[in-house]
Amino acid sequence: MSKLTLEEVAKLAGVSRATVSRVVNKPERVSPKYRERVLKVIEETGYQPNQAARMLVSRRSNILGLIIPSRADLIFTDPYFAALITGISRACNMHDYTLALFVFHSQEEQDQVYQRALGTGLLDGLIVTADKITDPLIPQIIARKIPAVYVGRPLDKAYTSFVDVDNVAGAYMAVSHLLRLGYQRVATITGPMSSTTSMDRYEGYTKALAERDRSIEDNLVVYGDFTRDGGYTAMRQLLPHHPDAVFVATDTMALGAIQAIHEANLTIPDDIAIVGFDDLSPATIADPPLTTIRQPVNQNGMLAVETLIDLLETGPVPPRHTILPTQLIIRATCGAMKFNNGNYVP
Amino acid sequence: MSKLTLEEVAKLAGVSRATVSRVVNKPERVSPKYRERVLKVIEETGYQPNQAARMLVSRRSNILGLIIPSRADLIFTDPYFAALITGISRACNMHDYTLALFVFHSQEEQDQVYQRALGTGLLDGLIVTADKITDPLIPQIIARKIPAVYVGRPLDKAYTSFVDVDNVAGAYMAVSHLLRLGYQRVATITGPMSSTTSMDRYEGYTKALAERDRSIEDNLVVYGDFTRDGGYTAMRQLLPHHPDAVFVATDTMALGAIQAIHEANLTIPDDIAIVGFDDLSPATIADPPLTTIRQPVNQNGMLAVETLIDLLETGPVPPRHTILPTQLIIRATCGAMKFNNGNYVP
DNA sequence: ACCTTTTTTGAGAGCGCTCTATACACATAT
DNA sequence: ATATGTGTATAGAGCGCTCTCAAAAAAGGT
Repeated sequence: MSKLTLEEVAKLAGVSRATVSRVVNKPERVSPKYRERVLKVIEETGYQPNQAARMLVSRRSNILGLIIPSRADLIFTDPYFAALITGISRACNMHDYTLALFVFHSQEEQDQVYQRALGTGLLDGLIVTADKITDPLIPQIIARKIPAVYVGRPLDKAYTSFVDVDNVAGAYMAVSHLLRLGYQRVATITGPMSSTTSMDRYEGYTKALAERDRSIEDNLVVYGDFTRDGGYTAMRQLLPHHPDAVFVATDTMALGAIQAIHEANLTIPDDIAIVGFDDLSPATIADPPLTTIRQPVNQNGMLAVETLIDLLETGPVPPRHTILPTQLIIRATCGAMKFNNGNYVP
Repeated sequence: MSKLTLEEVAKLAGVSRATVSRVVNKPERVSPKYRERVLKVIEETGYQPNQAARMLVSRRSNILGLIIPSRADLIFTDPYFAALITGISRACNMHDYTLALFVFHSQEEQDQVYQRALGTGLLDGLIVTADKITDPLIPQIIARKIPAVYVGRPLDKAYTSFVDVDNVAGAYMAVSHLLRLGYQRVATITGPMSSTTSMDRYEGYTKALAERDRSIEDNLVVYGDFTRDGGYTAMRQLLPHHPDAVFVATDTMALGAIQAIHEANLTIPDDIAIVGFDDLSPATIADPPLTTIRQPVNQNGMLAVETLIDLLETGPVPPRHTILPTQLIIRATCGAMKFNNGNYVP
C-alpha cells in the first residue's frame, strides 16, 4: 500500500486533489454526488490529512500552548493548577485543539522552554498563568505579537487579554464576614507579593478593614508562599500577636495554618477563626471544614481557552478582560455556624 | 521586514539555502568561515526555522504525546500523576521535545481525543499510562505502528515497550513486613482490578501470605478505586472483620482508611497497623505518618520518555521492558517503631 | 606541475497540503 | 441559435524546509 495522501484519495475517487481537499475542509461546497464518492474513499482508506503539510500552508496548527511559569514540582501538587488544567484541557477538547504543556524545573530550563514555546511558530496561541509579575515572558509575547490569554491579571492591561476572578471582592467578602461576626484582631496570611493575585487579595483585606475604620496592624500581616508549609510557618509567626481570626489567601496555606493552630492547642473557630480562598479539595478535607471564598477555577480555564480561540479566529482585536465573581462558602472555621444553631443568616 | 525564511537568511549571508540549513542542523559539516557568517546573520535576525515546513519534510515533529486514559478530574488531583507528569515533562525539556497532553473528561470525548492523538501524524511518539487493561487504545497504537512506551505494565508484552515498578515485590515487602511484626489478620485494600498495577500489588499480598502458609481470607480483601473516598469506604467494610493490619494499595486510599479507623475510635498502629504504597505527599501528611512502599514515580516518567526517544532514534527494535525497584519506608503506622525504642531494625 | 581523493557548496526536487484563478458544464435569458 | 450567469471542478503555484546529487574547491600524492 502506497503512502496515503490527498493525491491518492483523489485518484481512487476519480476527482482532483482540490476536490478532496474541499470535501475535507468545506464539504458544503462540493456537490453531493462527488462528496459521497470522496467520503466513501476516505472512509475505506482511513485517510487522515497530514498535519504538517496542512500547517505549512494554512499557518494554523490547532495547537495551543499552556505556559506555567512556576516550578513544576509546585504546579502539579497544587489543586489550583489541577482545576485550571482540567478546565483548559476540557475546552481544548471541545474545540478540537491540542494542548501542549510548557513547564520548567529550574531557572536554566526556563529560557530554553520559552524559546520552544514562542519561537517555532508551532502554536496558534498561548495560555499563560500570570504568576510572577516580573516574568520576562510577557514582554516577549507582546513583542512577538503572539496571540495569548493570561489567567490572572497581568500588570500590563493595555496589551494583554486575560481572565481573572475578582480577588479584591472575594477577599473583601471574606474579611467583612469575619468583621461582621465581631472578630477584633483579624490577621491575614498573604501569598507572595510578586503576584497580582496576592496583591489583590491583600487589597480586599485592607479595604474591608478600612471601611470599618480599622487600621492595619503590621504584626497581623504575614507573607506566605502559597504552600502548606508556608501557611504553617506564617501562622506560627502570627500566633504571638494573638489574632482572633485569620484570612488566609489560599486554602492550601490554610491547611498549614490550621495545623499550627492545633499544635498550639488552640481550637478553631473558638480561639481563632479562619477563612480561606479557593474552595478546592483542601477546603473540604480540612478539619474542621474550611469557610472559604469559592472561585471558579475550572470555568476560568475554559474561558481562557475560549477567549483565545475567539482571538485567533477574529484576528487582532483590542484586548479582552473578563472578571469572574467569587462566592463566600460558609463552613465551620469562621464560627458563623455556632451563632445561630448551625445556620448562618448573613 | 519581509518574512524571515531560510532563503532570506541565505541571501543575507551570501550563501545558498542548503548551507544555512546545514548550519542549523549539522554545523560540523560546514566550514568555519561560512558557519560563522551564517550564525551571525541568524543571531542578528533572530531567525528560527518554521516547524511546519521542517516537519513536512523530515517527518519529525519533536512532539511527544502523553495519553492518560482516566477521567481528567481524577488525574490532576492524584499525586501519582503529578509526580509522573513532572518526570515526563522534565525529560522532555532535557531532550528538547514538546509535550502534548491528551486527557478526556467523558466517555464521548475519548474517541475524538484518541483520533487526534493517533491520527494526525503530529506526534513522534506516545507515552501512555497503561491504566485500564481493556482500553481500546493499545490495539490501535499497535495496529498503526506508532512508537509508544507505556507507564505500567500492559497485558500485551510482546508488542509493547514499557517502564514499570516492581509492584509485586513492593507489595510482598509491605505485607511481609507486617507479618514479621506479628500481625495475624492482615487485610488489603486493593485498587480496581482492571489495572495491572492493582493486580500485581494484590499478587504481592497473596505471595507474602502464601509463603508463610497463611490462607487468604475473602473478608479481608476489599476492592478500592484509588481514591481517598474509596479507601474510606473500603476500610469501613473491613472493620467488622477485625483486621489488625492493612496493606493499602495506594497512599491516597490509606488516607481515607486512616480516617475511617479514627472515626471508629481505634488507634493506629495499636489497634490496626497500616502500610501504604507510593510514598508521595499523602504519606507524610498522614497522621500518623505513613509506613509505605516508595516507588520512583518521577524517575519512571523520565525513563519512559528516554526509552521512547531511544526507540524513535534507533528505529524499530524489539520492545523494551524496564522494571524499577521499590523500597520500604518505615514510619509510624506499621508499629515497627514502638518495638525498639523508635528504631526499627529489620 | 598534474592527477586523484576528499571536503564543502549549490542547484533542484519534492514533502502533502490549501487556495486562487481558470475552465467547464449546464441552465436560463435574449 | 447565441449570450449571460451560476455553480462546481481542475490546474497550478507555492508554503519553508531537507536532502540527494553533482559541481566546485581544497588537500594530498607522485
